[in-house]
Amino acid sequence: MIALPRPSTPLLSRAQIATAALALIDEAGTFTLPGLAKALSVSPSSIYHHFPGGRESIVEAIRGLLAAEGIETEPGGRDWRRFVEDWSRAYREEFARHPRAVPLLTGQVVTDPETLAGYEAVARVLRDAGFRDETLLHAVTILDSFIIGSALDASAPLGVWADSPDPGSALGSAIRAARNEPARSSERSFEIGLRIILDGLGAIASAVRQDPIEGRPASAGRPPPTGPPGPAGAG
Amino acid sequence: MIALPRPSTPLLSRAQIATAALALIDEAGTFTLPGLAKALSVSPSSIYHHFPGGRESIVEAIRGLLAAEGIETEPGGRDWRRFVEDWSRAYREEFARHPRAVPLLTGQVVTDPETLAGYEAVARVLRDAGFRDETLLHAVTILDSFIIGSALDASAPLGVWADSPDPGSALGSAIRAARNEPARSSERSFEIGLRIILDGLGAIASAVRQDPIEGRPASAGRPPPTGPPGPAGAG
DNA sequence: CGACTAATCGAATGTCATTCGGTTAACGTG
DNA sequence: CACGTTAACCGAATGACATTCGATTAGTCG
Repeated sequence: MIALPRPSTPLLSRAQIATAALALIDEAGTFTLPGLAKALSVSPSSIYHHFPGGRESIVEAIRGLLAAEGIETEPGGRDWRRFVEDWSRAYREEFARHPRAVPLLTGQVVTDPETLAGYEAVARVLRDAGFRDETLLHAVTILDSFIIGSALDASAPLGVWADSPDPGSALGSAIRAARNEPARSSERSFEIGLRIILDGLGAIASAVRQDPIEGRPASAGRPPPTGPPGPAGAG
Repeated sequence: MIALPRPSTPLLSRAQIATAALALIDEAGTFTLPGLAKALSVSPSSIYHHFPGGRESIVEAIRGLLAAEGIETEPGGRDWRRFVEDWSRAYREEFARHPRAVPLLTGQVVTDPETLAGYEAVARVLRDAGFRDETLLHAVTILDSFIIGSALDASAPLGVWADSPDPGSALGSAIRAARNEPARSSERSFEIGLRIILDGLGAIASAVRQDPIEGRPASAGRPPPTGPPGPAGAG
């Protein structure tokens, strides 16, 4: 009967809600509004006052939390490669710290400003390194794809398959060999892949600087017979 | 109306259901059991007879459909690089053909046998090329991460951000430059990234062949006790 | 012909995201 | 300081969804 609306001091804030949501996901693995409300000792409808955008906007707030936690947006004195390397590692690291949040975060479009600022910072640094237009977009996309994909891998590694009954399986035995520490293995895969990609981008950057008109990927073999993509972009 | 259970000829089959589900996702962008049942002119509960595993197992069946559509598992005469390249391209291509299915597919663990057979084929080919144990797992993981990440990018490109009001944005202008054909741009990013990764793996493969003891990925390595020093025949 | 299984249905259950109207406290304005 | 406005909460209601269950009837096998 006795309603107690509008308490003297607010029970909720956006930050509290987002933090509780992330904790809930980390611990319980699920994210439901009723569950979150319960964790906050509050009614589900109250949450909508702070997040009119509903569930999706809470997920974006979580993304913001992760971005604030560790993603850098200032190059400092670092050269492009070093900055991109650090950003990539930190970005993936945030995901790896909260594996159960990853499917949630990869399932919706990024609108969080802090996260976007990270992308923008990378783009600026790459532009200063000579990347332009399409090539710049490709570089960012390749990095983004690899980071997100690695995050997904860390959240649900291929290793789930390790219990495969087939003993002669090439992949199965490789997985078994690294079964002890799947997180370590995922991280190591990421590091190796990141180095490969940065090396590759470095080669493109050199080519770009030599030939500022286009900057083609420095590799010879152009036409793959099967199903290659269209002709190279701008000329 | 009178009930009409157990029709002379079955109204449903697993294949029909999976196909209808994929079509529904492609067209409507959503996947609900009631919606699927409606599309099949059937009751939601009927679907459970064919998919006792429920919704998740239907998604796995969709994955199987995509795998059957285009993912190869036979090396034929191709060398490792060519086979891995073809497989990667086909895999990503299947995702790109069904962008709205991507979040569904990346949101749950892969159990579809056909898809797993593809991974196994890649692992076998890489093993024949000299990759072993951890290094083999890293190679597969890097490829998988990049492919899945690229698929996600194609399904929800960075370009969503193109409407950013900030005209000085480095990323924004890069995106605007490729705005006409986001799918093309995603594909091209993938092709460039794939080449970079294959080049990088190729370098590792060479190192592995020179030093069959470990085959260090051009970084500070440590000796893995597992696995006999295979002579690494392929070439 | 009879038991068993296959394939469908309708109805019910429990969960979820979201909305709405109500209630009261803080806050600003005269 | 009275009073209208807004802020912050609540309970209840709505509508969608995944899943389960029992009932119904048609094939199948002995």
